[in-house]
Order: sequence, then structure tokens, then C-alpha cells
Amino acid sequence: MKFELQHKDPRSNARAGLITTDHGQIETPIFMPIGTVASVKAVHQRELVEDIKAQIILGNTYHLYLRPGLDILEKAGGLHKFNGWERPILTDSGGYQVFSLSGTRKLSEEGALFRSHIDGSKHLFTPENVIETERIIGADIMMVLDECAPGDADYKYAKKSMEMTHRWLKRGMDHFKKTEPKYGYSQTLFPIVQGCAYKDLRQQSAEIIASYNADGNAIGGLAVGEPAEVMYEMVEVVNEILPQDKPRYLMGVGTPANILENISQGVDMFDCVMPTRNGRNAMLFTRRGIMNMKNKKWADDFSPIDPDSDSWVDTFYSKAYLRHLFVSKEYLALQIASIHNLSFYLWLVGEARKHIIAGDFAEWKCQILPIVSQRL
RNA sequence: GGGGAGAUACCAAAGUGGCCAACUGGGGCGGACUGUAACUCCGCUGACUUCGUCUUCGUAGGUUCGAAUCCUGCUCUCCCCA
Repeated sequence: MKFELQHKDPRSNARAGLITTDHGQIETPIFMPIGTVASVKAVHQRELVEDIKAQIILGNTYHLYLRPGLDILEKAGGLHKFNGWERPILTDSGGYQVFSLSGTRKLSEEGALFRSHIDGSKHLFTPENVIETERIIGADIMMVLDECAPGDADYKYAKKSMEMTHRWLKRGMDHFKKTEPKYGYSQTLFPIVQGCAYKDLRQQSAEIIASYNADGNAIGGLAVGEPAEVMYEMVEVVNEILPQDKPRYLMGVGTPANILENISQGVDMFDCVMPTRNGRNAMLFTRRGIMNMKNKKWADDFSPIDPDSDSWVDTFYSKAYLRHLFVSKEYLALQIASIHNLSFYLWLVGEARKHIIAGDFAEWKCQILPIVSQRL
């Protein structure tokens, strides 16, 4: 994997760049739709390419390991072959499940012992076997196993957690070097900065992560309950340390406002369930603001979902029709909302990139941020 | 014509003397969701001047300290037999 830094915004830390992988290029800043179990929920591959214009999608190690399982993935020839996605794929390591499935897992120095949410069976994830799994999945960008600590963790816990994540990082990196890609194209591994909401821990972690000189670096453990201002502050501190010439991936973020603010701080890559999950729950992010499509006020609004959009669902379907589909619990509602929200997110980062290149990102951000954040 | 069952909030349906402004679903309205255990979850849903008051359980009366619940008349609905 290669990263070329193409433009820097004069009035912020925003950057435009180009990532090159064996499955093609990614223009940054970029938003990466999440396809946890080998599918971006409610969206066809064709829509992902043609309507949403996704350049890279995510898969999840924990979920794919449980289903369909490594034997099937290996027989398929990796995830790209299995789901037909020919562009780059990034896999999360299961680190987030350490956080989200905290009720059914046990952490130790060795790794994370999970109880499957599907059948209750026990599975141990270690920094090493997660690498093996991601090799079998065949992600272009793999993530190391980390502990994503909760947003309100106290200093003592945050420090202990971070230090273990660093030890896991060393083991993961070592194991990565000892193993080879399985399908003939190259794979890379991103380390993850932790440290909760503590500046000094974030700095320490960023220094350690930077020392590995990986192809790209991730910032984890944010947007897990702390205020947005704290997240921005942590990202700022970390990005002062992470290398300029490598892409920075802020994991799991976020709202349109979060994304704009963090682009401004020098983040290049984002992923979040929000456009798809909230979309399935009738929340639409548009160029004019945020709409809850279940609200009665849309019942007789026959104007297009998002008239300024060039994604066909946005001008083809009306707000009133989409509301009707949601109220009637029609599957089509989930599809339209997911396609719409993802194309909006891709549009948002694409516009950000254009304005960074044009040199007026800061002005554009000031102007658009209140609009896309407002509730309609 | 004879016999039987029943009428409860927007709908369905519990409740058969005080703990009932009334269980529970559905519907309606609103909210949440940030590296996806999520087409999920959480509120509210008689009225009002809302830590309280008022009016409700087909309808008109009655019994009782107290009735959606017991009694009587009436209206309507459904089922069975002719």
C-alpha cells in the first residue's frame, strides 16, 4: 500500500491524498461503508459502486470468523471473491467487539475470550490469530487487535488498557511480518492509537504507534461516549505526532459534523455505522439537514428526498413516499435510506476533498457544517 | 318464533365490588442510535390550569360507604334451533 499526500489546506490541517492498493486507489479524505458480515446492509454491490461510489468497504474479523467461518472464506478465495467486491477492503480486528460485547467477553494478557453472540460458544482472539484470520479474509488493510476502552474509563484503567494494547500491537506486528498474503495481492496492517480521553496517554500511544512506521495509522477508542469536543482534542494531540506522510484513520466516526471537524484536524479515513444503521431507523442525512422520515410532517411532502443530490434514489423518490415505506415497514425503505445516506457521506467527503484541493476548505466547512447538522 | 352469548379507550382484548384512568398487543406520536449481537431499543398515547383535579367501560335507572364489575328496563351485535 502506498499513500501520496496531494494537497494541504492552508488554514487547517485538512489534507487530500491518494491511497494505492492492489485492488485500486482511494481518494482521501474518504468514508468507508461498513459491511460487517460481508455485506453492506440493505445495499447491493452494484449500488455501492454506481450510486454510492464507495471506494473501499469494511468487513469485521469477529463476525466473519463466526459466520461464514474461515473454512468457507478460504475456499471462496477470500472475501473479495466471496462477496464480489473488487475494490479495497479493510477489516476491523474484533477490537471493537471487545468493547461492544463487553458482557460476553473476558480480557487477559493472552487475548480476548469471547462468547459468540450467535450460539454462546467460546472463542479466544489473540493478536496473532487475528492476523491469521485477516490473512484468510484477505483484507487489503488489516487492523491489529486492540482494546477499545469505554469513553468514561478512569485514568488507571485507561493506562493499563493502553499498555496492554501496545503489547498486543507488538505481537500483532511481529506476527504480521512472519506471515504472507494468501491470494497473491499485498496486505498491510494498521496499528491503533488508544489512551481514552487523556492527552498524555494519547501522546504516549501516538509516539509508540508512529515508531512502527506502518503504511497507515488508526486512532481508536473515540466516539465511545465522550463529548465531541474531547474527541476533537484527542485527535488534535495525536495528529501532531502521527507521521504526515501516512494516512490517518479515525475509527468509528461519525456524524457529518464529526467528519468535517476531523478532516480539518488532518484525518484521512473514516467509517461508521451511522449512515446505514440510523438510515434503517429512518434518520436521513441530507445536504439541507437531518430528517426523521417517520415524522408526520413528511406525510404529504412530495418533494424529492434530497433534490440537490445526484444519487438517483434522491430525486426519484419523494419524502412522502419514503415516509410511507417506513411507516409500512417496507424493506424498500431500508434500501433507499441506506443508499441515500451512504451516497451523502461519500458526497460529503468528496466535496471536502474538492475544497481542500481548491484551497477553500475552511470557508466551505464553516458554511456547510451548520446546514448538514440541523434538524429539519 | 324459541334458546344462548356479548357490548370496555383509535382497533383488538384483559378486568367480574375498592389496589382501575383501566393489564396486554396493535395502531398513532416522539426520541435514541458513532471501528453493527441493531428492519433495533426507549418514552408518551381520556381531558385539563398535570406531584392535583375532572369525565369514562352500549344506554337509562337502581343497590352499595364505594360499581367497568351486582340488579332492572331499553338499544344494538353475534351464534344455534325452527
